[in-house]
Amino acid sequence: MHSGQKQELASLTGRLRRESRKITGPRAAILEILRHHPHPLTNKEIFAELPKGGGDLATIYRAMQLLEKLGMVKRFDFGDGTARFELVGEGDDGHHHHLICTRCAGVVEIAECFPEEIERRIARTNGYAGVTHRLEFFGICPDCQQ
Amino acid sequence: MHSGQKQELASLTGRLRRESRKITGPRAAILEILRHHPHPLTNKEIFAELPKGGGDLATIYRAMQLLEKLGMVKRFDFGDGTARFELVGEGDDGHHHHLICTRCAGVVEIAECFPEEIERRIARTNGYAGVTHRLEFFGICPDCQQ
DNA sequence: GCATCAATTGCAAATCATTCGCAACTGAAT
DNA sequence: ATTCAGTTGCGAATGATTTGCAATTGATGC
Repeated sequence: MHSGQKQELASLTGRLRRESRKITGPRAAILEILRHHPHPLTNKEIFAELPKGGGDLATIYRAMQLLEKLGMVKRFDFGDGTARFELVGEGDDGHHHHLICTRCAGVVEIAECFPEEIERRIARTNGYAGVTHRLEFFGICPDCQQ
Repeated sequence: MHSGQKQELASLTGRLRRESRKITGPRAAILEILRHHPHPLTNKEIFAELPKGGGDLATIYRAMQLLEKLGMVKRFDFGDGTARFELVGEGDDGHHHHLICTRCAGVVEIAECFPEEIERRIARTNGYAGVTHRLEFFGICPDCQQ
Protein backbone atom coordinates (compact mmCIF):
# COMPACT_ATOMS: atom_id res chain seq x y z
CA MET A 1 0.00 0.00 0.00
CA HIS A 2 1.20 3.52 -0.50
CA SER A 3 -0.66 5.57 2.01
CA GLY A 4 1.69 5.23 4.91
CA GLN A 5 2.12 2.91 7.86
CA LYS A 6 1.54 -0.79 7.75
CA GLN A 7 -1.91 -2.06 8.39
CA GLU A 8 -2.55 -4.27 11.33
CA LEU A 9 -2.97 -7.87 10.32
CA ALA A 10 -6.10 -7.88 12.47
CA SER A 11 -7.66 -5.21 10.30
CA LEU A 12 -6.94 -7.31 7.25
CA THR A 13 -8.27 -10.55 8.61
CA GLY A 14 -11.28 -8.65 9.87
CA ARG A 15 -12.07 -7.61 6.34
CA LEU A 16 -11.93 -11.22 5.25
CA ARG A 17 -14.08 -12.37 8.12
CA ARG A 18 -16.74 -9.83 7.28
CA GLU A 19 -17.12 -11.55 3.92
CA SER A 20 -17.46 -14.93 5.61
CA ARG A 21 -14.10 -15.88 4.23
CA LYS A 22 -11.69 -18.04 6.11
CA ILE A 23 -8.43 -16.85 7.51
CA THR A 24 -6.32 -19.75 6.38
CA GLY A 25 -2.62 -20.34 6.78
CA PRO A 26 -1.76 -19.45 3.18
CA ARG A 27 -3.88 -16.30 3.26
CA ALA A 28 -2.43 -15.06 6.51
CA ALA A 29 1.06 -15.72 5.15
CA ILE A 30 0.30 -13.86 1.92
CA LEU A 31 -1.09 -10.87 3.79
CA GLU A 32 1.98 -10.87 6.04
CA ILE A 33 4.24 -10.80 2.99
CA LEU A 34 2.28 -8.02 1.32
CA ARG A 35 2.22 -6.06 4.55
CA HIS A 36 6.01 -6.09 4.65
CA HIS A 37 6.54 -5.14 1.02
CA PRO A 38 6.02 -1.58 -0.11
CA HIS A 39 6.22 -2.52 -3.80
CA PRO A 40 3.98 -4.45 -6.16
CA LEU A 41 4.80 -8.16 -6.02
CA THR A 42 4.19 -10.86 -8.59
CA ASN A 43 2.52 -14.06 -7.51
CA LYS A 44 5.79 -15.85 -8.05
CA GLU A 45 7.60 -13.42 -5.80
CA ILE A 46 5.01 -13.94 -3.11
CA PHE A 47 5.35 -17.67 -3.60
CA ALA A 48 9.12 -17.40 -3.16
CA GLU A 49 8.66 -15.50 0.11
CA LEU A 50 6.32 -18.13 1.46
CA PRO A 51 7.92 -20.59 3.89
CA LYS A 52 8.48 -23.93 2.11
CA GLY A 53 5.26 -25.87 2.08
CA GLY A 54 3.47 -22.70 3.08
CA GLY A 55 1.17 -22.78 0.11
CA ASP A 56 0.72 -23.63 -3.53
CA LEU A 57 1.18 -21.20 -6.41
CA ALA A 58 -2.41 -21.86 -7.49
CA THR A 59 -3.55 -20.95 -4.01
CA ILE A 60 -1.79 -17.63 -4.33
CA TYR A 61 -3.46 -16.96 -7.66
CA ARG A 62 -6.82 -17.73 -6.09
CA ALA A 63 -6.06 -15.65 -3.01
CA MET A 64 -5.04 -12.64 -5.08
CA GLN A 65 -8.19 -12.93 -7.13
CA LEU A 66 -10.27 -12.93 -3.97
CA LEU A 67 -8.33 -10.11 -2.32
CA GLU A 68 -8.67 -8.04 -5.46
CA LYS A 69 -12.40 -8.64 -5.58
CA LEU A 70 -12.66 -7.56 -1.95
CA GLY A 71 -10.64 -4.45 -2.76
CA MET A 72 -7.88 -5.44 -0.38
CA VAL A 73 -5.17 -5.52 -3.03
CA LYS A 74 -4.74 -3.64 -6.25
CA ARG A 75 -3.50 -5.25 -9.43
CA PHE A 76 -0.86 -3.46 -11.48
CA ASP A 77 0.24 -4.16 -15.01
CA PHE A 78 3.78 -3.17 -15.88
CA GLY A 79 3.38 -4.45 -19.40
CA ASP A 80 5.63 -7.46 -19.00
CA GLY A 81 2.85 -10.00 -18.98
CA THR A 82 2.94 -10.60 -15.24
CA ALA A 83 0.45 -9.19 -12.79
CA ARG A 84 1.69 -7.46 -9.66
CA PHE A 85 -0.19 -6.74 -6.45
CA GLU A 86 -0.03 -4.24 -3.66
CA LEU A 87 -1.97 -4.11 -0.44
CA VAL A 88 -4.60 -1.36 -0.32
CA GLY A 89 -5.25 0.55 2.88
CA GLU A 90 -8.76 0.44 4.30
CA GLY A 91 -10.80 3.37 3.06
CA ASP A 92 -8.25 3.92 0.31
CA ASP A 93 -8.83 2.87 -3.27
CA GLY A 94 -5.17 2.20 -3.89
CA HIS A 95 -5.14 4.39 -6.98
CA HIS A 96 -1.61 5.53 -7.76
CA HIS A 97 1.07 5.03 -10.35
CA HIS A 98 4.64 3.86 -10.72
CA LEU A 99 7.85 4.79 -12.43
CA ILE A 100 9.53 1.60 -13.57
CA CYS A 101 13.14 1.21 -14.65
CA THR A 102 13.23 -0.62 -17.96
CA ARG A 103 16.72 -1.93 -17.19
CA CYS A 104 16.56 -3.21 -13.61
CA ALA A 105 12.79 -3.21 -13.06
CA GLY A 106 13.22 -0.96 -10.02
CA VAL A 107 9.95 0.70 -9.02
CA VAL A 108 9.24 4.13 -7.58
CA GLU A 109 5.80 5.12 -6.45
CA ILE A 110 4.44 8.25 -8.10
CA ALA A 111 2.08 10.63 -6.41
CA GLU A 112 1.09 12.52 -9.55
CA CYS A 113 -2.02 11.44 -11.35
CA PHE A 114 -3.71 12.25 -14.61
CA PRO A 115 -5.56 15.58 -14.15
CA GLU A 116 -9.11 14.91 -13.03
CA GLU A 117 -10.69 17.68 -15.02
CA ILE A 118 -9.18 16.36 -18.23
CA GLU A 119 -10.43 12.89 -17.46
CA ARG A 120 -13.87 14.31 -16.80
CA ARG A 121 -13.78 16.12 -20.11
CA ILE A 122 -12.75 12.95 -21.90
CA ALA A 123 -15.63 11.10 -20.26
CA ARG A 124 -18.14 13.83 -21.10
CA THR A 125 -16.93 14.34 -24.67
CA ASN A 126 -17.34 10.67 -25.47
CA GLY A 127 -20.36 9.99 -23.32
CA TYR A 128 -18.55 7.36 -21.29
CA ALA A 129 -19.52 6.70 -17.67
CA GLY A 130 -17.36 5.67 -14.75
CA VAL A 131 -14.13 6.56 -16.47
CA THR A 132 -10.85 5.62 -14.83
CA HIS A 133 -7.36 5.19 -16.14
CA ARG A 134 -4.35 2.98 -16.01
CA LEU A 135 -1.06 4.89 -16.08
CA GLU A 136 2.53 3.84 -15.57
CA PHE A 137 5.79 5.59 -16.34
CA PHE A 138 8.89 3.94 -17.73
CA GLY A 139 12.46 5.17 -17.88
CA ILE A 140 16.00 4.40 -16.79
CA CYS A 141 16.82 4.80 -13.13
CA PRO A 142 19.85 6.71 -11.87
CA ASP A 143 21.84 3.55 -11.13
CA CYS A 144 21.21 2.03 -14.52
CA GLN A 145 22.34 5.20 -16.29
CA GLN A 146 25.81 4.14 -15.04
CA MET B 1 -2.93 4.87 -37.20
CA HIS B 2 -4.51 7.92 -35.80
CA SER B 3 -3.07 10.81 -37.72
CA GLY B 4 -5.54 10.91 -40.52
CA GLN B 5 -5.80 9.45 -44.02
CA LYS B 6 -4.66 5.96 -44.90
CA GLN B 7 -1.08 5.50 -45.85
CA GLU B 8 -0.25 4.27 -49.30
CA LEU B 9 0.73 0.64 -49.28
CA ALA B 10 3.70 1.69 -51.40
CA SER B 11 4.97 3.90 -48.60
CA LEU B 12 4.71 1.00 -46.21
CA THR B 13 6.43 -1.52 -48.41
CA GLY B 14 9.06 1.09 -49.12
CA ARG B 15 9.86 1.26 -45.44
CA LEU B 16 10.31 -2.50 -45.36
CA ARG B 17 12.46 -2.49 -48.45
CA ARG B 18 14.74 0.13 -46.96
CA GLU B 19 15.54 -2.34 -44.21
CA SER B 20 16.30 -5.05 -46.74
CA ARG B 21 13.20 -6.86 -45.64
CA LYS B 22 11.06 -8.80 -48.04
CA ILE B 23 7.59 -7.80 -49.02
CA THR B 24 6.02 -11.19 -48.70
CA GLY B 25 2.44 -12.25 -49.21
CA PRO B 26 1.60 -12.47 -45.51
CA ARG B 27 3.23 -9.11 -44.75
CA ALA B 28 1.44 -7.32 -47.55
CA ALA B 29 -1.82 -8.85 -46.38
CA ILE B 30 -1.19 -7.80 -42.79
CA LEU B 31 -0.36 -4.23 -43.80
CA GLU B 32 -3.49 -4.14 -45.94
CA ILE B 33 -5.58 -5.22 -42.98
CA LEU B 34 -3.97 -2.69 -40.63
CA ARG B 35 -4.38 0.02 -43.23
CA HIS B 36 -8.10 -0.60 -43.32
CA HIS B 37 -8.59 -0.72 -39.56
CA PRO B 38 -8.52 2.46 -37.53
CA HIS B 39 -8.42 0.59 -34.22
CA PRO B 40 -5.83 -1.53 -32.47
CA LEU B 41 -6.08 -5.14 -33.58
CA THR B 42 -4.98 -8.30 -31.83
CA ASN B 43 -2.91 -10.81 -33.73
CA LYS B 44 -5.85 -13.15 -33.66
CA GLU B 45 -8.10 -10.53 -35.18
CA ILE B 46 -5.58 -9.91 -37.92
CA PHE B 47 -5.35 -13.65 -38.44
CA ALA B 48 -9.11 -13.88 -38.78
CA GLU B 49 -9.11 -11.14 -41.42
CA LEU B 50 -6.49 -12.93 -43.44
CA PRO B 51 -7.82 -14.90 -46.42
CA LYS B 52 -7.80 -18.62 -45.57
CA GLY B 53 -4.32 -19.98 -46.10
CA GLY B 54 -3.07 -16.41 -46.22
CA GLY B 55 -0.65 -16.91 -43.38
CA ASP B 56 0.11 -18.58 -40.10
CA LEU B 57 -0.57 -17.11 -36.67
CA ALA B 58 3.12 -17.46 -35.82
CA THR B 59 3.96 -15.51 -38.95
CA ILE B 60 1.74 -12.71 -37.76
CA TYR B 61 3.43 -12.68 -34.38
CA ARG B 62 6.79 -12.46 -36.13
CA ALA B 63 5.59 -9.80 -38.53
CA MET B 64 4.23 -7.63 -35.74
CA GLN B 65 7.47 -7.97 -33.86
CA LEU B 66 9.39 -6.82 -36.91
CA LEU B 67 7.00 -4.00 -37.73
CA GLU B 68 7.16 -2.82 -34.15
CA LYS B 69 10.96 -2.83 -34.21
CA LEU B 70 10.88 -0.80 -37.43
CA GLY B 71 8.46 1.62 -35.80
CA MET B 72 5.76 0.87 -38.34
CA VAL B 73 3.23 -0.32 -35.79
CA LYS B 74 2.67 0.54 -32.18
CA ARG B 75 1.82 -2.01 -29.54
CA PHE B 76 -0.97 -1.25 -27.09
CA ASP B 77 -1.82 -3.02 -23.88
CA PHE B 78 -5.44 -2.84 -22.78
CA GLY B 79 -4.71 -4.93 -19.72
CA ASP B 80 -6.49 -8.05 -20.92
CA GLY B 81 -3.36 -10.00 -21.59
CA THR B 82 -3.52 -9.63 -25.35
CA ALA B 83 -1.36 -7.25 -27.35
CA ARG B 84 -2.97 -4.96 -29.89
CA PHE B 85 -1.36 -3.16 -32.81
CA GLU B 86 -2.00 -0.06 -34.84
CA LEU B 87 -0.27 1.22 -37.91
CA VAL B 88 1.93 4.26 -37.29
CA GLY B 89 2.15 7.06 -39.85
CA GLU B 90 5.58 7.85 -41.25
CA GLY B 91 7.28 10.56 -39.23
CA ASP B 92 4.81 9.97 -36.44
CA ASP B 93 5.69 8.10 -33.28
CA GLY B 94 2.19 6.75 -32.85
CA HIS B 95 1.96 7.97 -29.28
CA HIS B 96 -1.64 8.36 -28.24
CA HIS B 97 -4.17 6.79 -25.91
CA HIS B 98 -7.54 5.08 -25.91
CA LEU B 99 -10.80 5.06 -24.06
CA ILE B 100 -11.98 1.47 -23.83
CA CYS B 101 -15.48 0.30 -22.95
CA THR B 102 -15.23 -2.35 -20.26
CA ARG B 103 -18.52 -3.87 -21.40
CA CYS B 104 -18.27 -4.13 -25.18
CA ALA B 105 -14.56 -3.46 -25.65
CA GLY B 106 -15.37 -0.57 -27.98
CA VAL B 107 -12.41 1.76 -28.46
CA VAL B 108 -12.22 5.52 -28.93
CA GLU B 109 -8.98 7.25 -29.71
CA ILE B 110 -8.02 9.99 -27.26
CA ALA B 111 -6.04 13.05 -28.23
CA GLU B 112 -5.25 14.14 -24.69
CA CYS B 113 -1.98 13.06 -23.21
CA PHE B 114 -0.33 13.18 -19.83
CA PRO B 115 1.02 16.75 -19.36
CA GLU B 116 4.63 16.88 -20.53
CA GLU B 117 5.83 19.21 -17.84
CA ILE B 118 4.56 16.91 -15.12
CA GLU B 119 6.27 13.97 -16.75
CA ARG B 120 9.46 15.97 -16.93
CA ARG B 121 9.17 16.83 -13.28
CA ILE B 122 8.64 13.17 -12.40
CA ALA B 123 11.71 12.25 -14.39
CA ARG B 124 13.83 14.97 -12.80
CA THR B 125 12.60 14.35 -9.26
CA ASN B 126 13.53 10.70 -9.45
CA GLY B 127 16.59 11.04 -11.63
CA TYR B 128 15.15 8.81 -14.31
CA ALA B 129 16.16 9.27 -17.95
CA GLY B 130 14.10 8.77 -21.11
CA VAL B 131 10.82 8.72 -19.28
CA THR B 132 7.68 7.80 -21.19
CA HIS B 133 4.30 6.56 -20.12
CA ARG B 134 1.61 4.07 -20.91
CA LEU B 135 -1.91 5.43 -20.38
CA GLU B 136 -5.33 4.07 -21.22
CA PHE B 137 -8.79 5.06 -20.07
CA PHE B 138 -11.59 2.70 -19.20
CA GLY B 139 -15.30 3.31 -18.79
CA ILE B 140 -18.72 2.37 -20.08
CA CYS B 141 -19.68 3.59 -23.53
CA PRO B 142 -22.99 5.33 -24.28
CA ASP B 143 -24.52 2.21 -25.87
CA CYS B 144 -23.60 -0.03 -22.99
CA GLN B 145 -25.13 2.37 -20.46
CA GLN B 146 -28.47 1.24 -22.02
C1' DG C 1 -14.39 -29.94 23.04
C1' DC C 2 -16.67 -31.94 18.95
C1' DA C 3 -19.54 -32.51 14.92
C1' DT C 4 -20.79 -30.23 10.60
C1' DC C 5 -20.40 -28.01 6.28
C1' DA C 6 -19.06 -24.66 3.20
C1' DA C 7 -14.86 -22.59 1.97
C1' DT C 8 -10.25 -23.74 0.73
C1' DT C 9 -6.15 -26.21 -0.59
C1' DG C 10 -2.83 -29.09 -3.23
C1' DC C 11 -1.81 -31.16 -7.30
C1' DA C 12 -2.17 -32.11 -11.88
C1' DA C 13 -4.11 -31.17 -16.13
C1' DA C 14 -5.96 -27.57 -19.17
C1' DT C 15 -5.89 -22.80 -21.29
C1' DC C 16 -4.02 -18.86 -23.61
C1' DA C 17 -0.92 -15.81 -25.55
C1' DT C 18 3.43 -15.87 -27.38
C1' DT C 19 7.91 -17.82 -28.83
C1' DC C 20 11.05 -21.12 -31.06
C1' DG C 21 13.38 -24.78 -33.86
C1' DC C 22 13.90 -26.21 -38.22
C1' DA C 23 13.40 -27.82 -42.77
C1' DA C 24 11.19 -26.15 -46.91
C1' DC C 25 10.35 -21.92 -49.56
C1' DT C 26 10.65 -17.46 -51.89
C1' DG C 27 11.61 -12.51 -52.76
C1' DA C 28 15.30 -9.56 -54.58
C1' DA C 29 19.47 -8.80 -56.45
C1' DT C 30 22.87 -10.45 -59.91
C1' DA D 1 17.90 -18.27 -64.39
C1' DT D 2 20.85 -18.53 -60.13
C1' DT D 3 21.70 -17.63 -55.57
C1' DC D 4 21.09 -16.76 -50.79
C1' DA D 5 19.54 -14.34 -46.90
C1' DG D 6 15.23 -13.51 -45.12
C1' DT D 7 10.69 -15.95 -44.42
C1' DT D 8 7.14 -19.21 -43.69
C1' DG D 9 4.46 -23.13 -41.83
C1' DC D 10 4.26 -26.54 -38.43
C1' DG D 11 4.49 -28.35 -34.35
C1' DA D 12 6.59 -28.27 -30.00
C1' DA D 13 8.07 -25.37 -25.95
C1' DT D 14 7.22 -21.46 -22.70
C1' DG D 15 5.15 -18.87 -19.13
C1' DA D 16 1.37 -16.96 -16.82
C1' DT D 17 -2.96 -18.06 -15.19
C1' DT D 18 -7.03 -21.06 -14.51
C1' DT D 19 -9.60 -25.15 -13.36
C1' DG D 20 -11.34 -29.89 -11.83
C1' DC D 21 -11.54 -32.59 -8.01
C1' DA D 22 -10.82 -35.16 -4.02
C1' DA D 23 -8.92 -34.30 0.48
C1' DT D 24 -8.55 -30.66 4.22
C1' DT D 25 -9.73 -27.26 7.37
C1' DG D 26 -11.62 -22.88 9.42
C1' DA D 27 -15.86 -21.10 11.68
C1' DT D 28 -20.18 -22.00 13.84
C1' DG D 29 -23.33 -24.18 16.81
C1' DC D 30 -24.11 -27.56 20.48
